[in-house]
Amino acid sequence: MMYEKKIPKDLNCGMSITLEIIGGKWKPCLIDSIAKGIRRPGELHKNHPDATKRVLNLHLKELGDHGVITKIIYPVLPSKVEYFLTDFGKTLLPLISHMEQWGSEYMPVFNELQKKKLKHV
Amino acid sequence: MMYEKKIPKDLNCGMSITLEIIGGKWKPCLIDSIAKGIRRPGELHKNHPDATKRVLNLHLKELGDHGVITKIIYPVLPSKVEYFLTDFGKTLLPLISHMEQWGSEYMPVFNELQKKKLKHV
DNA sequence: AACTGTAGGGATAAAATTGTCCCTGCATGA
DNA sequence: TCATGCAGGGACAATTTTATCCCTACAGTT
Repeated sequence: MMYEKKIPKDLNCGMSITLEIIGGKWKPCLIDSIAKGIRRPGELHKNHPDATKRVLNLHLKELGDHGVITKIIYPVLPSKVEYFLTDFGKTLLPLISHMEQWGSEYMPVFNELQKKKLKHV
Repeated sequence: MMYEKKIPKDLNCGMSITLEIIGGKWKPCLIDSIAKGIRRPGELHKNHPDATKRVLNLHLKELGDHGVITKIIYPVLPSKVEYFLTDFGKTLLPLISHMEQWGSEYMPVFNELQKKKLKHV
């Protein structure tokens, strides 16, 4: 992150590693988009207009630090940048699609449940 | 959560639903433990001593609200409580084990990478 | 000269999450 | 009576994450 963490993370179980890497709000979306060939920062932002460029940059930085993506800066002006999944990053794709799929499948159940809760409040 | 959220969540993609349900720091551990038959609050706390009872309760509450677990309060004294996975909750198990597995597999890669980063800092 | 597109980031604020400390209530056993 | 085990939660603080606002730099175009 931007500053030094004060609470050490216990990265001794697999789950904590996984969530450390893809737990951010936009990270799975970014990985997915990059996998689909959307590589440039501007394009990524257009694809996720609810996220600010600021946050996307932070997340892209972390994905880079974690070895999930590579950043290529072309020495041209105006500047051009592209992100690519590393081989390591590609191993995440089945997992991400599993998570996406589970969520989609149970979205109706979940939303129905939330409606019921609201009635009781 | 404890108070009303101010930023509405866009739960329109599967991933956001999934992370909403299992994204909390201790939720996957709790689900895993409960699946393994560790059902009582005290036991769960002993299994995850780094989490406070307070936080575990909060997460258990949310898992209940999301329909992942059921809470059974036995009318005895001293009080006895047990949590069970719902059928819905059980559908999470393959996903959780997938996440756990991915993380375990790449833990060495990840930790190696973090060490390298530290040298450069 | 002013404006556009492209990429990036500082400063700060808001929101969300997690942690700390301490209290309740009840029954049992010492 | 006092301490212990069990379940739970209020009040508050610290930490982490995300959002808002505004700035830089550069080249080409109008």
